[in-house]
Amino acid sequence: MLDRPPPPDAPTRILDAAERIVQARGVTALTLEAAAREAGVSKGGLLYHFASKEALLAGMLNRLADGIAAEFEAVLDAQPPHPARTTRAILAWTFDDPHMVCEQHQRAAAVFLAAFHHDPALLDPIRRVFARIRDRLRQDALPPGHALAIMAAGDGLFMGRIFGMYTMDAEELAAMRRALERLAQPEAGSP
Amino acid sequence: MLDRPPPPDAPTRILDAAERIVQARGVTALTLEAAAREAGVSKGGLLYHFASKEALLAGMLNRLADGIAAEFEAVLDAQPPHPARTTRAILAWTFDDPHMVCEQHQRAAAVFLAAFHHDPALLDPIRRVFARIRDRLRQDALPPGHALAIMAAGDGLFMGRIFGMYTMDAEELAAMRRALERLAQPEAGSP
DNA sequence: TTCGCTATACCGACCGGACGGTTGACAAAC
DNA sequence: GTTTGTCAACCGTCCGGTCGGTATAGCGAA
Repeated sequence: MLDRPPPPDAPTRILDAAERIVQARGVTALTLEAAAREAGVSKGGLLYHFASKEALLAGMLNRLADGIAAEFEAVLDAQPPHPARTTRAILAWTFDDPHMVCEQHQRAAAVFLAAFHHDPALLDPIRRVFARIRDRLRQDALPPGHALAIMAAGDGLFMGRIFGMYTMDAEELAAMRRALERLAQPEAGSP
Repeated sequence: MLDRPPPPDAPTRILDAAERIVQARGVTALTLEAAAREAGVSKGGLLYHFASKEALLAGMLNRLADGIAAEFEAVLDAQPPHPARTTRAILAWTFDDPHMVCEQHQRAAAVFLAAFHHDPALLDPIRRVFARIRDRLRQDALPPGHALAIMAAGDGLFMGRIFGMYTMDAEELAAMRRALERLAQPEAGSP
């Protein structure tokens, strides 16, 4: 029998609550009081664990960065060890279903924007995660620029989705993927 | 002799001031009082022209959307009437110098985020501009998905720049451009 | 066992300041 | 004399952060 997971500790509950608020009601709705109430603690209780709003946001961002890194690692591990493995992981990460629809990513985006709104420097943990991915991307044996172009397209798609800029049907999405996959062919660069 | 342009009217001055504030000191610094002071009017004076903060933001967004549309139109007109003209305009828009470094785009990004922060629906004018560009992109005689992939990559690059996620040198940028230009070849899709 | 002492975790009233918006007045233009 | 544009004072609200206090648990000494 599976005993259900133990109830999370207070800091975790608070971070969860803060994420939920940002996702559901926007950046402006994230106040210390609201987060405390949603987490089932008092404002004083929240401030005991996170000494300021900035500390709360930093906590959210650190957890988010860890989550992104772990998620990408999982996608990468699932890729066959072909050449351009990292690049293919980016493609899978961008286009494979769970990632594109997952409500968790809406939440991530909301947290990201909330942090940027408060202080752009809070994004540093995320920056490090993506810098690391980019470094590995550069080591894929592809013509220079191809992997980066694929990553940029993935980012653009993601951002367009966050901001509600894109409305593409599945067919267009699939066509985009095929186009980018051509760039992921190791021999694609030599005319 | 060129007589200098006449001093802008109050609404224009106010919009300019609001943009300057958002760009220089972030979204949080954009208060009615600050915008009024920066524009050289009183708070009451500002509220005479923009009845609420939301109205002010809507004014900023509308102007921004018009600016973006005009800018893209200019880039498009400068393209030779080759096939895939719109797609090539996107490439030029993304990679050609003035666009990439222009301080005006930092300002645009700041306004964009400020509006999204207050109410995502304010982005509708911008959405319409990009939807129109996307429609034209679809009419470029390219294999399906290629033009969209190029646009997504441009957006990703732009967003990465806004959020400080990318640090690419000129060489990598040029390589990316070459990679994307391969996708803009009309015959590129048929193996 | 029990008495003090301390550390941990949490509470909620309160303060100071900032912000969006209102109001009433006023002066120039028409 | 009405309209247009502008002003300064003011109000109510909300929010981040402080602070004094409480409950619980652990622990060494008497």
